Amino acid sequence: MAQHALTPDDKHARRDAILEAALSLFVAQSDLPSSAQIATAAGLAKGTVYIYFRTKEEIFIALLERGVADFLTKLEDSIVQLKGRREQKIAAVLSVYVEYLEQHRELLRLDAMSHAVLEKNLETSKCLEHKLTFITRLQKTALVIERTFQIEEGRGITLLMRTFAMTRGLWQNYPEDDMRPELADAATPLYKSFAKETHEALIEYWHGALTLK
Amino acid sequence: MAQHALTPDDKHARRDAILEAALSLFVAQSDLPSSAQIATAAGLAKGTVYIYFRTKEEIFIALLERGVADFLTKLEDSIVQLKGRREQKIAAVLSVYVEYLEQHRELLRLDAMSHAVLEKNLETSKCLEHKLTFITRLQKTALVIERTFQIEEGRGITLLMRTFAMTRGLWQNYPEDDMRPELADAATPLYKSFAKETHEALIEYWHGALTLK
Amino acid sequence: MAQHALTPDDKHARRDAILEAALSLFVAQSDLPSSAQIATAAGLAKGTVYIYFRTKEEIFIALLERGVADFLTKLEDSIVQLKGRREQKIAAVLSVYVEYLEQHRELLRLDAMSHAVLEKNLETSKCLEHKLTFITRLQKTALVIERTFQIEEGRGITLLMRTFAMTRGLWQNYPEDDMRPELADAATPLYKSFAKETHEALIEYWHGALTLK
Amino acid sequence: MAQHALTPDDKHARRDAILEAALSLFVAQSDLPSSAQIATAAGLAKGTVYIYFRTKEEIFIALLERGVADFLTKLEDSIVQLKGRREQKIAAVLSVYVEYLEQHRELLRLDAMSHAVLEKNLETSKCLEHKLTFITRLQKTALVIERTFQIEEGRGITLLMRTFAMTRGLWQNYPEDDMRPELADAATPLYKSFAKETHEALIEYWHGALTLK
DNA sequence: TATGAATGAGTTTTCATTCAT
DNA sequence: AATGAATGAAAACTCATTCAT
Repeated sequence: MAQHALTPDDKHARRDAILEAALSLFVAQSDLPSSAQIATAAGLAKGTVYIYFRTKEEIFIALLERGVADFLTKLEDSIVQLKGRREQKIAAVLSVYVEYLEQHRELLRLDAMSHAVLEKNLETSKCLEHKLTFITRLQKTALVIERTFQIEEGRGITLLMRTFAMTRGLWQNYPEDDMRPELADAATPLYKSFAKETHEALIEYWHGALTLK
Repeated sequence: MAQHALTPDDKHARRDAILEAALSLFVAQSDLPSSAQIATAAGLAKGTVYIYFRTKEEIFIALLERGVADFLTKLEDSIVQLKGRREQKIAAVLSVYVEYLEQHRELLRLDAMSHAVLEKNLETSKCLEHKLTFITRLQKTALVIERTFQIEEGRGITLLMRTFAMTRGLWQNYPEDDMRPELADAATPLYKSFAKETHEALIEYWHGALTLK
Repeated sequence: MAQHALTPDDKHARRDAILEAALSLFVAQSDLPSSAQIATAAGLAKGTVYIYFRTKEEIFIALLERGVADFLTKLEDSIVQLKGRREQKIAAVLSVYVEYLEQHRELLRLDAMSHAVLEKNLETSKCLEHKLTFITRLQKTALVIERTFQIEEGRGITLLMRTFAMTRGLWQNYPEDDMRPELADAATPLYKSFAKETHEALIEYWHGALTLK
Repeated sequence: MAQHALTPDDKHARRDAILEAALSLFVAQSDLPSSAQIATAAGLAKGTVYIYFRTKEEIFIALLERGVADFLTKLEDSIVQLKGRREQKIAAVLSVYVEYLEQHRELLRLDAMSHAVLEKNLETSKCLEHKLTFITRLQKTALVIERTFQIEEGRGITLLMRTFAMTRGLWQNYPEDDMRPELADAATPLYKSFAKETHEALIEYWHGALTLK
């Protein structure tokens, strides 16, 4: 029997252990791990997982939020260090953006899952909360962007949301790269690789968005 | 017992009846109808459905292909009638584009499903076939676009694919408009409506794509 | 469309074609062929098969009866040619018996099927008829045996039935020789091969049956 | 909700309860009970059954093993108490043997099922394990027999296996006594009853097997 | 007779979640 | 808090047989 987690810190650590277990399983396999798998991987009993998360979906939503937060933080960090002219800065930030996603394919998979599967089984309130959390976090990054690229107030969040939309939409042409290579190949003649395609598309989009008055 | 469909025409009609049944159920409910539901709605026995489609997934893939074909045809029809300057023509075609999707929300839901659920249960070969069919059909529209907007050869398909990507990506912020209105509202403060948001985003994207040399 | 079988001879030939098709499929695969398979293999439509046989089971019962008749005929033929002392004649007839079965493994598989599966789905009257047919045919062979081995009247049929019983019972230790070799191997240490084991066991049994007054 | 079985003893009891439920259903009806039936009869939910057995087939294999073990134990017990001359002892042990089976017809039905149905749906490894368990258990009885009847070492197991084979083979002429009396009657003129027929046949066989050097 | 479209019965197993301990 | 036993909903597909043509 795992030790009782009595202090808040202990509890937090246990929650994290569950998240880590879920993440590594998710990365390793093509479908959502079962709650039993997660429990085992976290060294806990099934029931214990449900003390820390109300549903399996919440685990993955939490994972997604953690992932997004990390992503945006890294993005902000890189943005504030940008040098050069606007075009160069844009190309640079989009490179960082795409590279991060390339390194963290699970993030886009999680995002896709979150729309397709998770939200279906998630109570509406939790769903709203998640969306709100997301938007709120995004605002911060939007601010950084607005400042860096001298975009008018309120446009940053739109730009970001649409950037994500494009990314997500393109991703769905490549979702199974790892899992079913044959399918990935089917797309190749047209769109090279996810990273390259996305970078190009976003360059176009940002160009348009920042040019159009 | 339903009448035997002996001639090829009869068979085609029966196949269509199944598709219609599946579609109307899909429109009416938030998840994929069961094969039993489809059969009943089509006035057939369960087994009969499997004479016309090998798996349930194939039904929905067929529905998606039919929907996309219709969409692209309408789009082409409207494009060839465009008048005016390039900017005006772009705005006009995107209006048609967005309006069609607004009227056929099931199309985007089907598309989302096709990535999330259908492909998972579809044999790889059928999946490839579907992707190929899609690309091939798209090429035709791409050609029309290239001609109308005087875009260099080969760029039309890319433009279209990215346009779809953006649309799909934005859609996933609104997927349940009909089903869970509360969730739709959560987004409202930021992005008005799917139609408006998509139109704007695509105007930006096309502007960028066609401006950037 | 296959030619209409109008004359009794034609009909008989068609019936035979179905049996042949069923047999060769049965030999080639580990489970009972489906009626669709049989129809196709016989070059007929599904419905046509049901003109000649009321159920799929009847096909295999007919096959079994045909097989048994052939088997017993061959056996009788060999018996009447036996020479030598009783022990030698017994050993010889049992050799023929076992060798035939070794060459026609489908016969024992059919027999096993007939008990396990066929009779379950066969109407009682057909079942009785089959049993009666079997017994009747057996009587004839029994007579030959009684004469050849100078066994008292009425004992031949019992001897035969018990001989079959032993064979059938031993067979069930080897039913999948062809299909699942691993399982066959499991038995090897104890009972060599079906043929050898059966021959030995039957020598013992006949010895006992003919010795005991 | 059924009480949680926490201790190993409780768990064992629950497993047994499932076996008992399965057995009484099997005795009462002509085909294998569904897993739902078993669960209900055991006062459990469907899912619970699958905690104790991985597949439905395993339940019946377990039942068969339990039945065989009990059978052989009883048989050994009676053997060691035999008195008298060899012939008398043989007749006596075969009487016990046949009577037991007469009282436990489900055992032969289970055996028949195990060949016909269970093994088909059982993974090969489980199948092998079952065969091994059976042989191993049999060896013990074989030893007792070898000692009692002064049979040379190694012959006991063969004798037993052939005895079973004969029994099984004869049984298949009577499998449905309880279920379809008409069919049982068909055989009557020839072989009296299963018990009588089997006893006689085995007397003959044992006589032969023990006489023949 | 021949066809082949139409029928519909039939069932195991998984797994998220709960709850007794 | 931790455990893990108990729960029970949920659904695609096959295939023997029938019947309209």
